[in-house]
Amino acid sequence: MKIEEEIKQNPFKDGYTKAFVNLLFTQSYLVTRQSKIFKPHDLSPEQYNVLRILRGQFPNPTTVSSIQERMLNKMSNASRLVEKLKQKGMVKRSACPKDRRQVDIVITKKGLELLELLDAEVKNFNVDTIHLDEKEVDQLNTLLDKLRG
Amino acid sequence: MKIEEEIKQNPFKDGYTKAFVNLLFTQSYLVTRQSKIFKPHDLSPEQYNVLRILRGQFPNPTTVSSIQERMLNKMSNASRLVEKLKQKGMVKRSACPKDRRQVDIVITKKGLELLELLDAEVKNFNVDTIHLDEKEVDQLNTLLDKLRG
DNA sequence: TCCAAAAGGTTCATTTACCAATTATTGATT
DNA sequence: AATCAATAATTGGTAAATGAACCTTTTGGA
Repeated sequence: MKIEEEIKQNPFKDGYTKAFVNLLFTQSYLVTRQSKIFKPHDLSPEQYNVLRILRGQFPNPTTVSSIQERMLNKMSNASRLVEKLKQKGMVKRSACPKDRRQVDIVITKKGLELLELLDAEVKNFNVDTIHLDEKEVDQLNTLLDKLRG
Repeated sequence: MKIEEEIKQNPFKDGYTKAFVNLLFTQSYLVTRQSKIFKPHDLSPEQYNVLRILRGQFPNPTTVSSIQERMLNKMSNASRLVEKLKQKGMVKRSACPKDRRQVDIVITKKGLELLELLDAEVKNFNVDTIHLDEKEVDQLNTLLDKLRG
């Protein structure tokens, strides 16, 4: 459905403003739906994101600031998200021997198993929810990459 | 820049997952930057959004659930955002005579003036920040509308 | 007419986002 | 070697997101 109908608004003055709102709306649309996958596992979308980042580096450790770089948001949160995940036994935290300011984070077996369990579900969700064919998805990715300059 | 480089990740397994992450990343990219416009006016991006919705209906009142429908998120927040805006004198709230469960919200002169002040800034921001030409922006809008089915 | 269910809002509790300030460590400069 | 700026991470405070519980009013049957 067109974004104007979706949010019951008058036509946008210009395509740029419309694209902005459209992006916000679509992002919320997707996250809201996807988070239902994680709910039964007591995982927030952001915690899931952190776990994926850690798996990407596994078995090497990742520092908090390195997680932050790969995340979408702010530093202070990476710290707290890691803490939450540690409480759930999904990650291990240890002082970095090279630089004692840093903290090495590694995903645990439990974390890896949970991710694996979610992989198929998430993949299916994405394909089912994103009503675009392969070619259109590529177009979208190209446009988004270009958008950010 | 390509999203994989941006978040320093290995190539995505499929375009759908990539599009998902790309959308999240781009949304955060835009909101973070745009919110700097509102900061000096003590306005959050969501409060700005509510004000715009109210202006769209002005001079008619809008109910909380009607705001909610046009927003991206949840009901309980629309209620609180309206409260914040009322404290700042940007909106007026009154019992709806037709249905006393409902609450009529109207944007005030002060709110309208603030929006007007921001209009030019926001428009310029959008055009400057979204590095796409008119045609590409239209393409993006079409893809996003289709994505949501 | 009366009562149960539904609808509109608000409030609570928990989690997260964000900014600023703080602690600890490292590196560089003199 | 002593000092000082920069870096890594945590913490505190405030705003916001979210789901659930709750109150009030309305609606729609029996």
